[in-house]
Amino acid sequence: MDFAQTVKEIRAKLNMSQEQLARELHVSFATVNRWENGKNSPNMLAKKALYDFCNEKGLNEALIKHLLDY
Amino acid sequence: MDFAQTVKEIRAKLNMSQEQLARELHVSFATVNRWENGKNSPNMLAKKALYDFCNEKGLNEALIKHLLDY
DNA sequence: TTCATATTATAACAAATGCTATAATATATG
DNA sequence: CATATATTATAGCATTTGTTATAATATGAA
Repeated sequence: MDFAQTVKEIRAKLNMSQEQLARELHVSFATVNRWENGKNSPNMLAKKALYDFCNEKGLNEALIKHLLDY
Repeated sequence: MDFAQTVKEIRAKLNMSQEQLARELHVSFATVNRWENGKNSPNMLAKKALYDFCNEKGLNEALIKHLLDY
């Protein structure tokens, strides 16, 4: 699964809006939106933040396993 | 104290090189170097990452109190 | 001191981010 | 259905970041 789909999945599982996820990750809404629409890929810090966030939320290990690779 | 000085202080207290700090924060060496030389200010995620990092390391509350404001 | 090594400073460029505004789409409520 | 509200998509622009390379400075060992 590509990064855009991964973010959509995470957000769907947690039933959050792009804006909510952005706030929790300490990034802007535009950033999350561009991730999901394949415009941008996360930088190093964003990868780590999303990875940690998913762990905190107890998400599927399968879903987050490759998060640090994008 | 401005952000550049704050980063230098943090690094001095922990006796780390710019490269070591960069690795721990999941940012590049260039990013930390530019912070300390006043070329850039941290983005939202970087502020949060540095703040969390300082807490983990048990640094002075006084030193990190304003980290999220830059 | 001399020399090798490590650390720091700086630059250029592409890519990602933050901000703002606007349009398109979805959702809910009357 | 109609319409207000929320969510998502997109764009432009300034700033920050990542990468790479190079120079300057500091540190330590012979």
